[in-house]
Amino acid sequence: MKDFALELGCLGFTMRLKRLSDALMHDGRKMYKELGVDIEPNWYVVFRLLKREGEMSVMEIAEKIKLAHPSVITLTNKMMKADYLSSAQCTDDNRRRLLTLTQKAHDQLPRLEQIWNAGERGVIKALEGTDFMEMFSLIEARFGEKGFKDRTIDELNKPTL
Amino acid sequence: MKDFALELGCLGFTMRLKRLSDALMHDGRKMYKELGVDIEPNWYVVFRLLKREGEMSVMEIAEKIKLAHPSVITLTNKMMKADYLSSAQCTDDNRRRLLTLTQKAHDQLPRLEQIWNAGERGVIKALEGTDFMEMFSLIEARFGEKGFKDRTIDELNKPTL
DNA sequence: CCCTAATACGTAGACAACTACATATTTTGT
DNA sequence: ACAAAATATGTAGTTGTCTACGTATTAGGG
Repeated sequence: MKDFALELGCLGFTMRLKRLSDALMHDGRKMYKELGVDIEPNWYVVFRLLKREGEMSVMEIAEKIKLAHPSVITLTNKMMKADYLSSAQCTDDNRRRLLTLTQKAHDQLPRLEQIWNAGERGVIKALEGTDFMEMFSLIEARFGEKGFKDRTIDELNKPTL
Repeated sequence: MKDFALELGCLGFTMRLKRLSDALMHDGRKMYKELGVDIEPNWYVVFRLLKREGEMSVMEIAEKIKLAHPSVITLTNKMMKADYLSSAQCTDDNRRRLLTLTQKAHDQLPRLEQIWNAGERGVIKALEGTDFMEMFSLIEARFGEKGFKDRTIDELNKPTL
């Protein structure tokens, strides 16, 4: 069955992006299950960030990984429940909550790093021979400057020549 | 604030894909609202498909646009509720349900096509000077052949030289 | 010094995709 | 012709993201 999104030209773009990112995430989840590691896709971002930074507040993490803060709360609550993160109220500013990796997290990091490095190599091979990442950065930047909505509305308002 | 996903190399790939596709979808929803059109992102795929094909069953649509069938059911139920789709049991095969565009859908199509064409031009401009779509097709195909999970596990099992 | 504005976090609700399971109908292989 | 397999649809429950709103705390300006 031929993929209709391909026939839609650039308008199929959004749908295809979503399909690929969903597929990768589902496959990532399956991978961790198959490897017997009880972590979820995307946790690695927080692992790596906190490994480097030591401790960070919810908002700091949200800004750094560019997710809305409720998403970070959901994510980190799960990691806390799985005993990979611990949280402590900041003494200087009682609004903030500082998150750090637990001992369990540090213990598992070598194994996790091994998996992530393999994942990295796998993705590199999948992208081999292309400058996809550079190009993707460019596209991200362009949509960052002016979003899909504004681009479309601008086109709609152009006088038909 | 610098984007940490950028520092993650190819492993940030999944997260960045999801972020961009989510952003596009949210912006698309906002766009339709701003234009006063009561449709949702992704409906256009079904509109265009049924405009061409006339009538299709749930599974046919699912295969054609490569979504799981429950997703198609959810999507088309909403379109039916908004009176853009009508459904009729297939007389030859009582399991199947055939979906067609309603009169309302046909009436609104000219306006919608206008918007989608503007969207298409907007995306084309965002991708200008790149061969992003071609490259994206290649990456889709590669992950279609062998997914993230298998790629990673293969890398893990390679003997360290 | 206090009131207002800004900031940090949290909760609630919406949404789109998925898998897994259930049900109904048709097809197929003796 | 009937039982078993395949197919079409539907339902339930999970996930990860978002916006919008609420609450608590801190910072700043007269």
